[in-house]
Amino acid sequence: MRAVKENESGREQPIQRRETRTAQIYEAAARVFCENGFGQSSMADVAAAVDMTKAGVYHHIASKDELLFGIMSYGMDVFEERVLDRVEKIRDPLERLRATIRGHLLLVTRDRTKEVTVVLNEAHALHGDYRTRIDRRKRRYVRFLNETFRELQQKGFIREIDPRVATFALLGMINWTYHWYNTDGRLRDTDLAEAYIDLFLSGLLSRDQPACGENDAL
Amino acid sequence: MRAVKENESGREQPIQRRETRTAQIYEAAARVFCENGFGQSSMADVAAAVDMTKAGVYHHIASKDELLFGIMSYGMDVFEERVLDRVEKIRDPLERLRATIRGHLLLVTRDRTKEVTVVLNEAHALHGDYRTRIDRRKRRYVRFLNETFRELQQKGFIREIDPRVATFALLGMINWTYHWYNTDGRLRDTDLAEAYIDLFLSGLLSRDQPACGENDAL
DNA sequence: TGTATAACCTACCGGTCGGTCGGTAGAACC
DNA sequence: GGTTCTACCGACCGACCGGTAGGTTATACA
Repeated sequence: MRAVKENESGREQPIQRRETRTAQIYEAAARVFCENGFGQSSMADVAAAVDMTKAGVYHHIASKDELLFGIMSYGMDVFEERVLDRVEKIRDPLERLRATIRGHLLLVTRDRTKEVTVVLNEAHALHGDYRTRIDRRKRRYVRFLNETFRELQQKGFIREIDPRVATFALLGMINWTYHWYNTDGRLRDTDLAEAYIDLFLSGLLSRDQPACGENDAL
Repeated sequence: MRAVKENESGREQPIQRRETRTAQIYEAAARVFCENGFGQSSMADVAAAVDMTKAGVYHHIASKDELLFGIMSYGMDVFEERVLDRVEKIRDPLERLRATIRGHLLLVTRDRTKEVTVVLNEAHALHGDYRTRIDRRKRRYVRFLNETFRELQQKGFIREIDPRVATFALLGMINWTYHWYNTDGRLRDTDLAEAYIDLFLSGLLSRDQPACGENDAL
């Protein structure tokens, strides 16, 4: 389905793309779907974005649905490889949470990952088996967050809060950023990441005791 | 465009709908667009949902775009009348913020407001003047939040945080709920509202001092 | 030089899209 | 009983949709 570099292990497909024409199509389609929405984009639009005809595009892909699924799969590949697989290994649950927020947010803000936005925005455009497969991978992340919050609670680091509430509040904060964050603006995404970590962990209110230790982030 | 009850004041159109056929069409269309996405829904789908023919529907509306705009306008009407107009009058900025979170969240979770979801989900499906007009109303809310955070900061209630960051973090938390919240689940939306207020204001971490005053919410 | 193959293209398919036309049934008014 | 108006329908339109058939070109290898 995509540029595969003959990897010896039985693992999933690697991230490496570009170079090949198929990769360019996926990338352009992600851009088009991201800007106009899947339903509002035609295959002719996609073809024009890679400077080909529709028939030329169909030489490389099977269907519009498969194209969308491919884009989302790639988005999930990137997320898992760059974020989830790495932070899962972190022992300290508080540091694990911080690294997760940082990694996830930077993935959403940085360019070249329109695929991640498509995953978030076009979930209901997928159907049947495709839908199930993407949903399963999303749920792995939700489970990971839930368990991290449970562990933090057991160790007394955080207050008694329904882990699901914390999970979805966090996902909302981070995933929503693609609606408003402007890469060219004054606010740097690395600063935003630290601000979100601080806000989510310590809340908005002033501390009664002013000195808190690590307020250098803001 | 919709059931207008001859209101004496020069204000915008009132919320009152239902009864009229046009209202039924808007309501059914909101349901259809919400479930399948605007681009993936045809006018025949909308007509079927209200048990009419396409031509019958077009007797009441001008175009598919106008229908979408009408739905979004209604969503904004409801939001402003039920939330924004009310909380704006609250003097105490902290209580104002709490009431805003509560009101906004309950609007998203409660049923019969598919229109609000469409406003959130299909923003990029609108174009030109329609887009501008909806965006302007959204921006009023963003400005209101920004200014509330600035006031809270001036009065020393909250820490030094970029108001924009706080605004969009909050909007993300709340607006994202339609992706996951299940009305029939165990988690009551009123409890969720209080949990979000608590989480956003006080953060996730345990307090150094256990007694905090108002932990009865959770 | 011959042949196989990947990478396209032009031209077209059946179907569906948003939207319209001319007409009709029924109630309202006179 | 004629006129007018609203609410609707069946039939249809041109444009565009996702997708394909079949031919052409460039490259790779023999």
